[in-house]
Amino acid sequence: MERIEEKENLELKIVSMREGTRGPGRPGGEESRARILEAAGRLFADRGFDGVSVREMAREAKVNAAAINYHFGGKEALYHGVLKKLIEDTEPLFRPLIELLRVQLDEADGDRNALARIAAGLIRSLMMGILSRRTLRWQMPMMLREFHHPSGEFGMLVRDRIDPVHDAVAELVSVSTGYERRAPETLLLTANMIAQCMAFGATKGLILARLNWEDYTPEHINFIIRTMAPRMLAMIDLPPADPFVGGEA
Amino acid sequence: MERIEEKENLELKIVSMREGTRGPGRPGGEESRARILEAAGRLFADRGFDGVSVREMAREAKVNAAAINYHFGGKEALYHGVLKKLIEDTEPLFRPLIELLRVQLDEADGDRNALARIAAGLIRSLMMGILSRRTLRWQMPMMLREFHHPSGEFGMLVRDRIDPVHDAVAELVSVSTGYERRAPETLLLTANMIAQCMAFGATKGLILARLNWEDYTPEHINFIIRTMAPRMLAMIDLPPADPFVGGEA
DNA sequence: CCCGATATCAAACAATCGTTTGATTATCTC
DNA sequence: GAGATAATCAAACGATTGTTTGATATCGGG
Repeated sequence: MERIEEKENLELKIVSMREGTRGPGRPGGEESRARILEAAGRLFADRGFDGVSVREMAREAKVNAAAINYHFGGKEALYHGVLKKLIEDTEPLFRPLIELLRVQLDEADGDRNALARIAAGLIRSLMMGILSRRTLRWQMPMMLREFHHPSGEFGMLVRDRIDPVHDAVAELVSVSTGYERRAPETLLLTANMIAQCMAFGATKGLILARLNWEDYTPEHINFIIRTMAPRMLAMIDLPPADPFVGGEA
Repeated sequence: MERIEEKENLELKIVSMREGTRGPGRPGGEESRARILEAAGRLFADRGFDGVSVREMAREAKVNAAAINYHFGGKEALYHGVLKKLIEDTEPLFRPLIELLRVQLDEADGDRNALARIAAGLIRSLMMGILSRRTLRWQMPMMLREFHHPSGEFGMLVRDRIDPVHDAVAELVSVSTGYERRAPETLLLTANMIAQCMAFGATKGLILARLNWEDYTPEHINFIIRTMAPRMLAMIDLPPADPFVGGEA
C-alpha cells in the first residue's frame, strides 16, 4: 500500500535527497530492485507474462518471492516497471538516432542521393540495434512481444518510445515519397519500414530454419542489411546509396 | 428437480446430434472433439499456451474439463492437435494459391509485366487472407503467434504449411530478381515479402494506434494493399502492375 | 543504546492449475 | 435384454499460482 504512494512521489524523493543515499533502514533495496527488474525483463521477454512465475523471477534475481511484492506491489505492477525500465534503457539508442536523423534531413535539403545515404544509415542502425544481441539483450525481444501481443501497458510504450521514432522516420518517408507528413500513406509506409527492420528479429526462428543458419552471426546480420537495405530504399522512391550500402563492394 | 432438468437437457442433446454414428458406444465424441479444437484454437491464438486454462477451454467448448484429456491426452497434446487442424484448415487457402502461382509463372515465361501482375495478385490474396477476419478467424493469429514465439510444434508448421508457400514464392522472387532459386538472397527476400504481407496483421495494434483507426474495415484493407503492393513490387525489381494495383484508379 | 525505518525471509494463504479416478449414461452388437 | 464400448461428468488429486503475514535483520539518527 505504502509502496504505491511512494512510487507516485518518487520524483520528489529523488529531488529532495542526494543520489545514492536513502533514508534510514536496512540498505540493499535498490540493488535488489534492479536485480528483480533485470531478471523479470529477461524472463518476461522470453516467455511472456503468463509464462513466468513470480517465484522463478525471484529465484533468478536471488531474492525472496515476497520481495517482488514488497518492491513493486504485484506481478502486474512489476511488468509495468519492466516496461518503464525498457523505455529508459532504449533512450540512449533511439534518441541520438532521432536527433541525427533530424539534423541530416535538414542538411540534405531534398537532395535524393543524400536522402538515400541517410535512409541507408538509419536502416543499418535500426537493424544492428534490433538484431545484434550485444547492445540490448532482452529489451528488443520485449518490445517485439508487446508489438505482437499488446498488454495493458502498450499505450505507454507507444507514446513514450515508439511515437518519437515513428515521427522522425515519417519525416524521412514524407520527404522521400512526396506524401504529406501526416498522410495515411506516410504513416503506413513508415510503420512498414520499421516493421521490416524488426521483422528479421521477430521471425528469427523462421529465418534460421529457411536459411539453414545456426544463429545470427555478425556476418549474417551484415548480409541481411546489405541485401535488404537497397530494396527498402527503392520502396520509398530513393536511389541506391552508393558509398554506404553497395551491391558488391 | 435437478434430475428432471438434466433429463430435459439430455433429451434435447440427443435430438440435436443424430449423425456421424460409427462403431458401438455413446455417440457425440467427434462433435465434442471438434468443439474443443475450435475453442482451443480461438483461445490459444488469442492468449497463447500459458494464457488459457484447460477449464476455460472446456467451458467454451461446453464439455467437461476431463473431456479434453479424454479426447486429446493433455493440454500439450491439444495444442498439437490445434496446430494440425490449422494446417488442414489453411490448405484450401494456400494450395490453390500455390498452384495458381506455379501455372502463372510458367505462362509468364519471364515477361516482366506479366510477372508484376502475378506478384500483385499474390500480394493481394495473401493480405486479404491475413487481414480479413471472415476467411479464417483464429488460424492466422495462431500462425503469427507461432512465427513470433515458436513452440515445440513450430517445426511441423514450417514443414507442412510454411515451406510449400515459401518455395512457391521463392520461385517468383528468383525469376523477378535474377537470383538463384536457392540463393540466400532469394530466401531472405521471399521471407521478407511474406513477412510484409503478415506485418499489418501482426502489428495490428500499432497500426491502428498510429493511423488512428478503430479497426480494419474492408476500405482500410484495400487502402493498405493499394499503397503497399506497388512498392513491394519495386523491392523485387518489378515494374508497377498497371491494371491490377493502380495508383489512383 | 535504543528506536523508527527499510529490507529480507520463511511460512502460510486461498485460488487455480493440469490431470486422474470412478461412476454413470448412451448407443452399438448379439 | 445382456454385454461391450464409447463418452461424459462430478469430484478429488497433488502441485503450483500470486499474494499476505509476521518475525527478523540491518541500517541511521536520537
